[in-house]
Amino acid sequence: MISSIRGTKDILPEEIPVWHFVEKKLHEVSNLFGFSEIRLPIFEKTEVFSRTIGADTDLVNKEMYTFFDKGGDSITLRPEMTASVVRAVIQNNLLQQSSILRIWYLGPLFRYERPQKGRLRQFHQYGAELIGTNEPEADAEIILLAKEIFDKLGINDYNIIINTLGNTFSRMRYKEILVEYLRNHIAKLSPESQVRFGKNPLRILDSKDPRDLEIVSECPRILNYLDKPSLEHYEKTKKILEKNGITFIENPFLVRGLDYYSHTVFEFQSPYLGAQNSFGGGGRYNELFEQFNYPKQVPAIGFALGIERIIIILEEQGLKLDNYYPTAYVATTKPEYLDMVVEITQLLRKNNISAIYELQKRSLKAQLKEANRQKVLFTIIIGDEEYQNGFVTLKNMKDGTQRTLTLNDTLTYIQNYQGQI
RNA sequence: GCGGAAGUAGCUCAGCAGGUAGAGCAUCAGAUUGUGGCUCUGAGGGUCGUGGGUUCGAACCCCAUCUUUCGCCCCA
Repeated sequence: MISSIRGTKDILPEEIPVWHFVEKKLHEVSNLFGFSEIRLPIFEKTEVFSRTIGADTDLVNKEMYTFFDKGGDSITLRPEMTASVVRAVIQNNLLQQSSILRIWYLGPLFRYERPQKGRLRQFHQYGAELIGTNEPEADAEIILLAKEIFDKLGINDYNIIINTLGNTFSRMRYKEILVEYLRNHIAKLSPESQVRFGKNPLRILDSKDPRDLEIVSECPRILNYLDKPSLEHYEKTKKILEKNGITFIENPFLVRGLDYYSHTVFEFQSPYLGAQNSFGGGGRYNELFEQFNYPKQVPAIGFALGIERIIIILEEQGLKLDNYYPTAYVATTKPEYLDMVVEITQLLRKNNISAIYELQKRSLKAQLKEANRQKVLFTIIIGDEEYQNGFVTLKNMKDGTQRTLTLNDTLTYIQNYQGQI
């Protein structure tokens, strides 16, 4: 048997209703907030990601699906979308048409990681980007958008964790102070953090290792080293969030794994997900455009949600959705009447009544069983009498009642019935 | 990439201390020859993840490998 690739998943017909449910809410809320969809290629030149996400991040170092195409170019299956969005915005001159862009996307991403529940090698993210403004209102807007999505989906049990990384200047200064502090404790840090110390010391802050936790709990806090604009930005953002009824938890140790973040960063965490407790997150990326050699500074902020993780949460919460069922099943006592069955089925469909019919020449009993399994509202039966006299037997599958009707009356009857539901 | 657990019919699982597989649900068929959902009866369906090894003999023991899962890591 040929099986699927490790870490990939077939989304089967029975799972589609919940996907459609989620996608529908994402569309609705995106529209509500005035965001427009963008659809981008699934692969990009490798440098789109290697230059932006950060050379010392795990994502770039070990998790990218990178290969050379037949022309010898290095190609990477996108491991995230923000870099692609920025690339597309620049390439298509979108900022010439309007200085503020509200963009959302939904699609598959690829990361070579060890699969686990809620962690796949091909997975899906929804994301929204608000590009062209550094106002704290934009930071709040993005979080309000996320919250609206959770409300519409019925997800209530989660935490919003926020922090600020300040602007580049503040962050650099803080990093020096942090390194100085950690240097005195380096021997007591976990081996992983000792490596991080040389590469990306900020990431030691959100380590879960107990050895690190002890040292980190005593370390200098970034809030004390922010310059005035950075601090004001953060305070203003929080104030707007509070005014709009967002409850959040400040965590000075929240550092996200992509290097392009600055100022506000945030994460959405759920108790339903185990070790992969984050189902969404984002932050400001005011310097990302410059990494693409864009001549101007373009402040921007965005976030992304893991669709599979959202679906896990919804299922843990007990969400049950009905599948799509046809309205009518056309059955016959004799295979000879199949031509009429097909005609009637088509007539129903032309009149907007979804319908299927028997394709296996089974007994009427089997056909009714099948109709029952398909959860149709009505079964239309064509037997000798019906075939000869040009009417049909219409059986209501809920109460079992039957009536003999002409085809036209059948149509109006079903349509009226549907109208009442 | 590291450590732990698991992998038996479509699904959920049982299989006692090694002797070549079972249940429930599902599927299909029948219970007065044109009628479902309840009940009853019966049937089909598994090279016990894969490949080696130990043994007279392995689903059960050993090794490898693949996949899933839990934690680390990472992140959505």
